[in-house]
Amino acid sequence: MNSSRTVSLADVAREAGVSPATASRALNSAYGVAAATRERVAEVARRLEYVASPEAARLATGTTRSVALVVPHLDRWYFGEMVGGLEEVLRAAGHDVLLYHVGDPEGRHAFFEHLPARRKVDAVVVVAVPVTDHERRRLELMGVTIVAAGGQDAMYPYVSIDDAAAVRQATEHLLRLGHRRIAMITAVDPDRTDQPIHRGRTRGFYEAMTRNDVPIDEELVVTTTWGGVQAAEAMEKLLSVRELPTAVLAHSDEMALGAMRTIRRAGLRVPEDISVIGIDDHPLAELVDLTTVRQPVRDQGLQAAHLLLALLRGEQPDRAQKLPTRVVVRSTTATARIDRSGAEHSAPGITRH
Amino acid sequence: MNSSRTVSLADVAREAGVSPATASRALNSAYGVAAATRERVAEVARRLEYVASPEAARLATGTTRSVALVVPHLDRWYFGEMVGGLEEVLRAAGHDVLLYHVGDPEGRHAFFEHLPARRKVDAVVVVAVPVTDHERRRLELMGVTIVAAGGQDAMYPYVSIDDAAAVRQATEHLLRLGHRRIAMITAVDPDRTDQPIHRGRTRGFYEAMTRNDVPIDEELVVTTTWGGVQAAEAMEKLLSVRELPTAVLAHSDEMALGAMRTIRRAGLRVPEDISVIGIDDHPLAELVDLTTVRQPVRDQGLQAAHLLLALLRGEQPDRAQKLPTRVVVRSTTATARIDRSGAEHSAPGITRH
DNA sequence: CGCATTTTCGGAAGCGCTTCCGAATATGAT
DNA sequence: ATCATATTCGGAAGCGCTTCCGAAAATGCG
Repeated sequence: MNSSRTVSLADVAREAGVSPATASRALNSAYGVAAATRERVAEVARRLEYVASPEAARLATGTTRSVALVVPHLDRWYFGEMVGGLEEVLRAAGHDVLLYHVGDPEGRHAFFEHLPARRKVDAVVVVAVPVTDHERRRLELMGVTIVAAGGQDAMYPYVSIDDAAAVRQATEHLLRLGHRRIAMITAVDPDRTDQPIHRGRTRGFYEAMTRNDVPIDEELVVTTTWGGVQAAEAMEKLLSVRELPTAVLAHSDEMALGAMRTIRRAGLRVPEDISVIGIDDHPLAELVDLTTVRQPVRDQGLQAAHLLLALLRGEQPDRAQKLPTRVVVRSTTATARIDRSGAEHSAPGITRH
Repeated sequence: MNSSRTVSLADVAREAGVSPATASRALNSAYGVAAATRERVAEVARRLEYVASPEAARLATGTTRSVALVVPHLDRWYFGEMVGGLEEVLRAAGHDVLLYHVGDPEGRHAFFEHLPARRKVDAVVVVAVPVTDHERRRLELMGVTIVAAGGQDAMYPYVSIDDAAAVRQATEHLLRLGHRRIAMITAVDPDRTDQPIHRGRTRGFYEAMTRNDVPIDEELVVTTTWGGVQAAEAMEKLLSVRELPTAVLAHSDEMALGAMRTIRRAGLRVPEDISVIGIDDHPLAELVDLTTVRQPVRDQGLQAAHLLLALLRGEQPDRAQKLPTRVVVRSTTATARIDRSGAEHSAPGITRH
């Protein structure tokens, strides 16, 4: 099966009656070779099923035509979707996609210290991972183009959503439904619990509330790491508050589901007793009829890849792109039951999805 | 920042006062170089932050130290989890991981015809994608080691679960609960609707049913493509049957959720009116209290990677590995309400999760 | 039709590493 | 101390491609 040696450029050249130099030009660069010759070489190459040796080409040109994707948590929908988008356009542009998983702190440390991608890629895209200053410095050692997809690193050219706006939309949806005691389950990155990773999201909540003159009960703002079960636990804390919230806003759909489980197990109903809204529009959100604010994840991947390609071409594209989000109303949110302080607006113009 | 040229082996050699040949040996092969020299070279390399040029090494050795992962649907949990497992051990073994997404039919066709990974990898692992004979032949053109992770291709060395057993477990769980009118929502690959992709799963159902002398109503076995909404539609068909099923078994958790939505929207309750069981133990299954049969996805990835490494080392490992599954009882299954024909066993020994 | 350009193409160097082979040196046995 | 053997190391040839440079051929112009 795998009998004959793989054919080399030299083979093609010989067969086509030209020099390797010409063969190379014929196959790659458009100019400097007569149309007839080019066609002949191409024909021979096709017939011989010639496939260029990428290493040789890379060695000679010094360019790898491949990019590294640095991702934590392949297992979460958000990341898979993002990677899918990136892969699509990167591959279409003829680049190879190397995957680097930096899940836990050790893996993360290993990646930034050893830089396994060094010398192997022309660019790296960090997918929603907040890099520390030190990590950033290490990354720069690679001397390649860097872009960020998702997350909120203004450090590099990036494309993401407007986190503050997303949460504002969610909050305003609840406010419109007459809710005033709104709780929020804030997510932080487990590796970087020091700072609220989605400052933007937290800010959006405060903005929407104050803008609508609704007081914020700090007791109703709880913080935990990403993940459904963590959110479920956080929700328990919220249920132990003197006066229950009438709605809760979670930083992700998974977290919203976790919260819902706790609520139901406590004998309360969603949305009759407590409304729940998530963020993401995870594919399963539709199946469980979860109200959420949709963010275009795949699009972020696509755009980030385009941004990267532009950078690689030496262009000067917009270094920051924010994609729009919008709330998708399903059935986990409803008008507030206990209107404690005269809800001005009672859910007008809200269309069901 | 990126001022000085990257250091080459020659630089290290010069600095250490040895020839490039010796430097290379010192850094790679264990033997043929005095311990003192090796240490000196290593020291210099470290000091100069030397990183070998992979292309040069590859060109010279003819080995790439990287493997291709061929996956459809990055966006589904199953695949992300699997890839995560694969990546972990492959990377730990010093291999690079190239990602090839072959989602839709075109992408798929493009991949197998152009074989973009050709000459770029030492091995490829196909992740739960059923390859046709033609595709298999194309793949072999690459002349590399191939293993399958997940799915049911006995074509290559593989690791997966015993699909028949998994469904048998699910079916038996329902039977133990006294169900007799059990429906199944079968999944097929959208690209290959011709043949039931999970023959094993379908078989497991028939086996369990006949083994327990429970008649199968063919009307209760519906087929659709993977996905929650598809399953939701399939469920509608099941609800239009003269005599409703008392339980439904879906080929994935996503599908189970889709079915549940349809059931609920029809005004029926889960599990009081209809029990639902899925397969996978998707992380969200826990959050929605879905009964399911858990399959160790990540482990399949890990094992598949180990299998591949063994093969690459020239060993002769078991060409087929089946990982165990087990049902995880939560709250979407309950004892059958309408015991139409004297259910012998009424759920003994079932412990709640 | 002759000369200046332009186009097409081959020679050759080089990308950075590995590895075969043989020379030089060290080690051990007698 | 001497010779055989083992060990350590350098020279050099490639791996398969790209690209600079110059020669040869084709084309355009007056």
